[in-house]
Order: sequence, then C-alpha cells, then structure tokens
Amino acid sequence: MRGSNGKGVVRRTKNGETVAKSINFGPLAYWVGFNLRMAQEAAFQAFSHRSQEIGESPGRFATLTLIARNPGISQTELSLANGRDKSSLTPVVEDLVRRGLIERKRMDSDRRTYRLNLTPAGKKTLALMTRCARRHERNLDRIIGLRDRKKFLQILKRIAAEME
Amino acid sequence: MRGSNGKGVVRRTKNGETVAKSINFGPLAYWVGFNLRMAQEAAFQAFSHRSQEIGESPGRFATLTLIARNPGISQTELSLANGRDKSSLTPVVEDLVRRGLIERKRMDSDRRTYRLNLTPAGKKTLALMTRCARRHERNLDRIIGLRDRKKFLQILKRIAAEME
DNA sequence: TATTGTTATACTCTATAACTATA
DNA sequence: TATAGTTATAGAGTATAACAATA
Repeated sequence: MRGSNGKGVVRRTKNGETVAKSINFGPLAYWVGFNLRMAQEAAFQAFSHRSQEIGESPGRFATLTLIARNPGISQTELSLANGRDKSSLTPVVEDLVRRGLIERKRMDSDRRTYRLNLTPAGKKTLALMTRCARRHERNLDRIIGLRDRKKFLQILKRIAAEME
Repeated sequence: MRGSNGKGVVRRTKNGETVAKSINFGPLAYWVGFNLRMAQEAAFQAFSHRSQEIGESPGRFATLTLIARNPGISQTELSLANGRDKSSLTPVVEDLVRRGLIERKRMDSDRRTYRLNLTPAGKKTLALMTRCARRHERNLDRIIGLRDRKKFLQILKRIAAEME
C-alpha cells in the first residue's frame, strides 16, 4: 500500500513539500477482504524487491521449492499444486531450463510426461532465495508478533481452503 | 487456491475419476508470505465471482466506494488513496463515466483538476456491490470466527502499513 | 517550473481453445 | 477417446515516460 495508511494519504511533491489529505475509506477500512488484499500487496512487493536483488521473482521461488520437495514432479502436477493452468507453466519451465536451474526428462513409462528436477545450479539459486525468504519472514514475524503468528497462519490456511 | 489444500492435490479427470497425489510444500506450508498470497487469491476470486453476477469487478468496487465517501475527490487523490499510479486510473474513470456511474466536473479554482462524484446510477450500483461485499464478509467471518476477527484485521493493517 | 490528467507503450501474469504426440 | 504439454491469443491490471493544458 503505497501512499496510504488507511486513514489518510500523504503526498510528496517534487520540491519536498508534504501535503496530507485525509481520505475516508468507509467500510473498506474494516472489511477483511480489502485489508487482506492491501496486506498481501505490501508483503508481495517487499518480497519482490528482495528477490530482485538475486535476479529472481516470487513465482520462481514457489516453483523451485515445489520441484525441490517433489523431485520428478510433472508439469501438470506442478500446475495443480500451485493452482494455475498448465499452459501458464510452459513459459516458466522454459525459462528455468534455459537458465540451467531445472532439467526435464521424458518418462519411460509414459512418453507424454516430463519429470522435473533441480540442477546443482538450481539448488544453489533456491538456497539463496530461501535465505531471502527467511529474512522476509522474520520481518513479517516482527510485525505480527510471535504470540499471534500461529493463529494468524491457521486462519490464512482456512481461508485458502474453505473459501467458496 | 484451486485444486490444492496445502497437503495434497486432488485432480479430477474428464470421466469423473478422482486422482489424489500428495504434494510436499516444504517451508511454503508454514511461511506467512506464501499463505497470505494463497488466502488473498482464494478470497479475491470468490469476490470476483460474486461481483461478476452484477457485472462489476472488485477494483471498480473500491473506486466507487472511495468516490462515494469522498465526494469531489480528484483523480490524483484517488490514485494515491488506493496506491496506484494516476495513469492507471484514466481508463477506469473513462469506463465509469461512459457507463454513467460517475461524473466529472472541472474545478473552477484549478482548471487542471476534475472533481469526481457518483451519479444516481452509480449510487445504485454501489449499493448492489456493497450488499454483495457484505455477503462475502459474512462468509469470511464464518471462516475466521468472530472471536479472532478483530485481531486478524489489526494484523493485516499492520502488515500493509509497516512492511518494508 | 510544477502539477493534473492523458497518451503511447510495454510488461507480468493469467486463462481458454486448439493443436501434437502419445496413451 | 483421453491426457501431457505447447502454441496462439487475449485480457486484466499495472507502470514509466513524454506530453498538453493549466498553474
């Protein structure tokens, strides 16, 4: 959430002036849906910036982690695992192969299917991104507070699982 | 989160079969960042579907609410309020004017600026969307539980405000 | 010179449908 | 016929930079 804090807007002009104008957010202020989106955008953007420092994107991180944890996973399984259509995965896999982070092997038992695995370079990159993610998580933990973290996570999982 | 529940993937084939394959999410399972994204996507998509029934998108809803609550707001103020660049707002405002939901008036004191206001039709549409959002919120409340709602909302607001 | 809003343009991420090759 | 993965294509949603009108 850039430039907004839920109560007002702070605007900075080019010559360094600061102009504050109070904005009424109405019901948006107390609705979970809106605040969930704002929180996610802020967190996602922060993680994006960290990832950029090592030349990767948040999406690549999830993909590499899933391949690392499920060696030999197929593209269809992978696309189901993160809830995207398999066609969306094609350019991602292509990019990761091109940059030598993963390798694809045809299955012998079913030659339509590819098995995906990390290369040593992919493992190295994943390790870098994982450190990056841990710093990000520490930052989130600081904001959330350790006492409430478990409950907060539980609720997020329930929303993802039970939303109609 | 389609097809995934954080532990496994359930896949339905065309002839009605169900194939379950267990997926290891590794650290993604307990990281707040990832689960925040999954929760937001699930909630956003559910709200999208509800909105579509009345022919609007979630983004239009926030825009209309901000105009309703801040009559005469300018486009720059509006774009700052929801953290987007003003150029992103141009096609949105254009669309809302074209469909007769808002009106623009040049300010007399500064003729570069437009004041935005809802038309009666815009108020009617916003009322519809607000009912739609309340149903969505009730669904979220059911999942979160009333006892934890306040705390959960506080944490979301802190993340949006304090994320680096 | 600075600001408001527009335009031109491009990028990311995603989906649908039609395709191929295999089964 | 059905499935794995690819291609072509399109649609949201967003950003940056340059611009005209106005201040």
